[in-house]
Amino acid sequence: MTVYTPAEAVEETGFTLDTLRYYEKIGLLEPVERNAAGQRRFSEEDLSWLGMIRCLRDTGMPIAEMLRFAELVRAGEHTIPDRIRVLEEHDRRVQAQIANLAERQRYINHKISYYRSVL
Amino acid sequence: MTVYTPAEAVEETGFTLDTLRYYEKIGLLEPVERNAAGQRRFSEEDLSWLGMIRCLRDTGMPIAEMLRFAELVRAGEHTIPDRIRVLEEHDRRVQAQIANLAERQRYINHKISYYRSVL
DNA sequence: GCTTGACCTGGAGTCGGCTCCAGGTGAGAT
DNA sequence: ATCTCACCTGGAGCCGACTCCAGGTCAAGC
Repeated sequence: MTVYTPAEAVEETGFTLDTLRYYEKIGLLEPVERNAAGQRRFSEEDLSWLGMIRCLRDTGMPIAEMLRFAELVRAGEHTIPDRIRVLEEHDRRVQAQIANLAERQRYINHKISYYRSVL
Repeated sequence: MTVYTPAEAVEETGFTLDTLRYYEKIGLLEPVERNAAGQRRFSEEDLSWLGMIRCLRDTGMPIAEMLRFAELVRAGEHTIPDRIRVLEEHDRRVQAQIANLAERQRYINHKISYYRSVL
């Protein structure tokens, strides 16, 4: 059972140490194991959960909703249907974001073309 | 030369009136024309610029950078090559955002499949 | 002619999401 | 042994982008 020092967790997840502590403080991350000196030792499981968090965060899910998802995960297997619902709903929003960005991108490209045409 | 009342501008742009005033205050919008009573009367040009702002904002450009772009526009025709550079650079970031979202979406879909498989 | 309601201003407050700080502890390299 | 450096805590501060408020003005319909 490998464990990771805070520096390693930072390296692996791409979050800053302050952010990891913040996530633990607000309960987005379960209380992380400590060594004798009280320093954090992250487990594989912590890192894999942080991978999920990164994905949700980077697709624009607000912390409040990630917290609700975290509670579902903690509540046990019987919440899996609910988790699926949350993720499906989020997936739809991500799809909408992509479509929206693509649409806006067309506008930007038209503008670029226009600018080129008046040079 | 049509003009638009604040309420109409809100309707057309989708920004709140407070946001429009805020944008004017910080100089993202040129000082808007006023009627005798000091109320704003937005021009077609204002609305079309606000369309650009909405596009840039919704694709994640920070206000500070939009301000820089606004200054280029104000500075006159000779800044068109610079404006093209700004938009091209932004276009690349939008492209990267889309790619990133699509990648994350795959992760979400894998997770959904996984959850379905354990039901 | 009175009320209603859209509008005005300057400035303070909010919100989400971190980010930084002071002051302190323990562990490992020299 | 000593020094350095990663780490700890609670709490304050910051940043971007609005959002709200108090107190006031005008125009227009009844």
